[in-house]
Amino acid sequence: MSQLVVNFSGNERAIPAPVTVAGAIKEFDRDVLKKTLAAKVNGEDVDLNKELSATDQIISIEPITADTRDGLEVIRHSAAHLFAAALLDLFPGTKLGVGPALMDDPRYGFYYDVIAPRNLTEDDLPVIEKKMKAMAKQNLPYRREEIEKARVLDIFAERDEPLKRELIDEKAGDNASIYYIDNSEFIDFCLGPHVPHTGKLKAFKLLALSGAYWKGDAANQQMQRIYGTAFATQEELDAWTKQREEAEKRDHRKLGRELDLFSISDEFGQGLILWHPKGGIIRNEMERLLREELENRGYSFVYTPHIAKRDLWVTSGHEGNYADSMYSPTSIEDEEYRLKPMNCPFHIGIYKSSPRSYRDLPQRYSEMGTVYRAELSGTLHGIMRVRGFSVDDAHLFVRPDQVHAEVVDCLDFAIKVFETYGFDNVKFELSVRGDAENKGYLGADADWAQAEAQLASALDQRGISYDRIEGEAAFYGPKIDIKIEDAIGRVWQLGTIQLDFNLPERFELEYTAEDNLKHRPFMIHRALFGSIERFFGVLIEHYAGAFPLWLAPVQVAVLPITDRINDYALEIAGRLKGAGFRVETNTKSDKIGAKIRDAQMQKVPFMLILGDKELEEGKIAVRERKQGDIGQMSLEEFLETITQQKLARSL
RNA sequence: GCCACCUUAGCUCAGUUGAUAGAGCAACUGAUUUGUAAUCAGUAGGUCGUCGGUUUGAGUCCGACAGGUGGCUCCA
Repeated sequence: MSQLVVNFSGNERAIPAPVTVAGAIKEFDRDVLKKTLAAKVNGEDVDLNKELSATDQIISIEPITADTRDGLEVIRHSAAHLFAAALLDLFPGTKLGVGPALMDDPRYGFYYDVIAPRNLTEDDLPVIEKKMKAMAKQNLPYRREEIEKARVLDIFAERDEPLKRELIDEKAGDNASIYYIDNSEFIDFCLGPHVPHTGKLKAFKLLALSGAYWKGDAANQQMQRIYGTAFATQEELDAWTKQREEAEKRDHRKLGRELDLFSISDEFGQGLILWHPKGGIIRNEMERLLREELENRGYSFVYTPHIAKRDLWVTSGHEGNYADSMYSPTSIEDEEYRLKPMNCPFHIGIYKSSPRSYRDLPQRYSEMGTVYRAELSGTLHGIMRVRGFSVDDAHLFVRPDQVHAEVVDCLDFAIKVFETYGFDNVKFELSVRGDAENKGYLGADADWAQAEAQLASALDQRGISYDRIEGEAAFYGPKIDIKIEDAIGRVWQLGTIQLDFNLPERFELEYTAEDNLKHRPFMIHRALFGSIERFFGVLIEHYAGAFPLWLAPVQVAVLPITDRINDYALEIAGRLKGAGFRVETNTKSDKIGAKIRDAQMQKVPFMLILGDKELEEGKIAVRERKQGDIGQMSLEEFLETITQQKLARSL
């Protein structure tokens, strides 16, 4: 009898062959087999029902279990197939595109791009989901076959699946791996692995319907994409659903309205923000923090217009490369002007306004510069993606030998500011020029090498671990992107520190060096928030609207229990205002519970509850927004606490 | 811009098979003077997104457009 030797988690055993992977695992550990979905055999991902034939070599088998990331990926991928199978059953003639598992998108777990005989609507999703559940119950096996490419192409030609054929043609080798599910019309071109049968899929849900271009190219036809998610257990799916509801509660558009922070109205234009007084207070505090840091770090403050002559944008290259995102030109006295989509050319104008010596560098110009971009309507999203926004912009004009120190300072700046907001997890990505690729990179090789080395060494010096991404640099220079993780684990791309070999060249920037010759300065674009509107949106969601004291539009709510106390309340409020705090006094004739509820819903950090007792004793009763009642104290004591919190910008 | 869905009072939403608009909260007025998340009563508030069509009759059916939402492409 032939046999093979299997190494399973360090144990070796001879097993009669042929045997399936599942059969082999069973010889070692029946319990592990129960939660195993697929396996790695000699490092290769395979299905459990793959047959192993006799061999002299030792075969290593590692299980892929449901409780691992690899296992989840198998579940999600299999769920996408189950979806396709259900869809084919309900809508015969549906053409399939691609249907991958999504592992890094917190919103979804998989999708499938399809073209159904009629456009699917949201009402179809529950019907399809029901069919999926019915199929899951039947424990239908997923079967894999490797077939010669030409035959596979014939199969999909017969089934009239032109998109799949295109994929197979492009991706398959001599043989193509296909999957089918028993008792279903479904056949797919796919490497796997999958769960052994549909019964292993216990917790899945269809979520959303959208359009998606074939191969992600807007020039191609648009298909329908159905999003869903799947987990190993119902408990995990429930937890995910709960997390999703939590994110919805934090939606900046909802909170922006409830807390009266900003509004967007079609009357003024899509994607244009009206900052209300309370939003304005927060913005002002955000800018105050920035201003302090900019001053400390030797930046100067500049102000530039919102519009400039068209010729300027020709010189800068925006007319050539960016015109689609710019508002159309407007004319006065036969001269054309365009709204600015970026601030850089203006700062360059300031640099060029007089001759520069090497002693003058670095020049650091900062500006909260408002720019306008003609974004497609479908891309707009609340305050996060708009058509007019302000960039916390700065441009540094530096000598080559200064790049390193300037970048270190930029990194330091970013970390300090984001820490103040309570973002402890700041991620950095260094994007460099990929080798061998020709993306039309500008600038000399030596400059690139030097610039990339300086960015890397700046990151190293500041002790920052970062991801290095080859080939992601802009055509005009390498960059460091800054990303932060918010309170519920979502990652936001914000600022960037970007070297630019293009604009100094285009505008012929120079400075006179010690050798009395003209040299070209390096230019660094630097923004921490990217857009203050967007960052404000991130903050709203990060804090769930409960801004720390230093940012809160109303810092203290003074709540008298009866009308008798109103005068005392106004006196206390007056003293707080005198000390520089933002205070609202509620003298309505509501009960104290209602006043507290009001203040609580407005997420005011501190409430002062004032009744006869407080009036008599000349004290205040303090309620903190999260802790609740924290007892009586003197106004002086309270002032000391909040003054300290405010100055420290405590969270 | 493209695909799907949505649009009724400031906000959140009802409005059955077509018969001249309804609630809660908010606002305002009055009563109440209250001890840690909603006191009671009253008043006011809407060309049902816009335009057109079907119909004796449209918030309701059909069409176009606008805006919004979720995505795609793009992106701060």
